[in-house]
Amino acid sequence: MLIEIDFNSSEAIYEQLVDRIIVGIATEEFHDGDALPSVRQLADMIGINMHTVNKAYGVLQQEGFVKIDRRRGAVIAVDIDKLQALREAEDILGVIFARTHCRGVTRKEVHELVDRIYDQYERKDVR
Amino acid sequence: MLIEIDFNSSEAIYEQLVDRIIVGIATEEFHDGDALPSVRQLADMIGINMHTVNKAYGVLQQEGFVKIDRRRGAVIAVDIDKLQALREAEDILGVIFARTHCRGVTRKEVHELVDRIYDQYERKDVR
DNA sequence: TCTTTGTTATATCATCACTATAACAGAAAG
DNA sequence: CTTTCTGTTATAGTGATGATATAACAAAGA
Repeated sequence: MLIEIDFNSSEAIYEQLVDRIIVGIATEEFHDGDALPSVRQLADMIGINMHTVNKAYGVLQQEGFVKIDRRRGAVIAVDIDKLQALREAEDILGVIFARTHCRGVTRKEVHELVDRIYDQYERKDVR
Repeated sequence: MLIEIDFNSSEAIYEQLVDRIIVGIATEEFHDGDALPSVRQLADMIGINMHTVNKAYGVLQQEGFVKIDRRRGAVIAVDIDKLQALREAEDILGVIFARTHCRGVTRKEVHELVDRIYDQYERKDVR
């Protein structure tokens, strides 16, 4: 479990944690049923406050990526909600692709970028 | 010039302004050389403070979407920097697509989403 | 001269991110 | 039963940020 935090980033620590763990799930570094470190453990590992980790876990629970078990702590449990995910992504991508398009990035180049990223999450030979 | 602000959003007003104007450029609502309203005008139109608009214009200048002309105010002037744009997009998209992938959204569905968004920015029949 | 432009300088207020302690109940292990 | 670990809750302080309110200035244009 390798989680690196950029303390110079303007992105909040707890958000970096959330993102990092979600990417970890996507890359199959974490699997459904796996338990994350306890809030105190992870806080000590990274060198931050317990509540910052707790907030990240709370967000992950809220967003449907983990369930909190009083005995085992935060356990990976991904809610599949394709429609919701597509709707959320659409708004954000609209703004991101407006930027790329203005800067001269073509539709084709974006498709290639999508493939490059999705290759990290699903083996090509599987489909 | 229609700019709507969601005052209930957790996204900062100046960031909403920046995003809205960039999308406006992408959809060719604004063209290179067009002048945006003065900071005071736009602030009055929206009903917000002058400095909030000023900050948005400052960010747009920093990111290379407008140039500030003391006579004409903020003028659309897009810096083309494909490589920089691709690099910036890659980081953000990595996290976004991690989310969609976890939620069961397939690579194909993402490609379709990309096409739907890019259709708003470039006419299909042009290429 | 009068108006409008961007620019700069203060000051205030609310919210947020993060930290620091502290205490509690539930569960597991000795 | 006691100890230890878990998440949970509460409270408080600090620093940064977003937004507001005034105010004043120089440059440009009518």
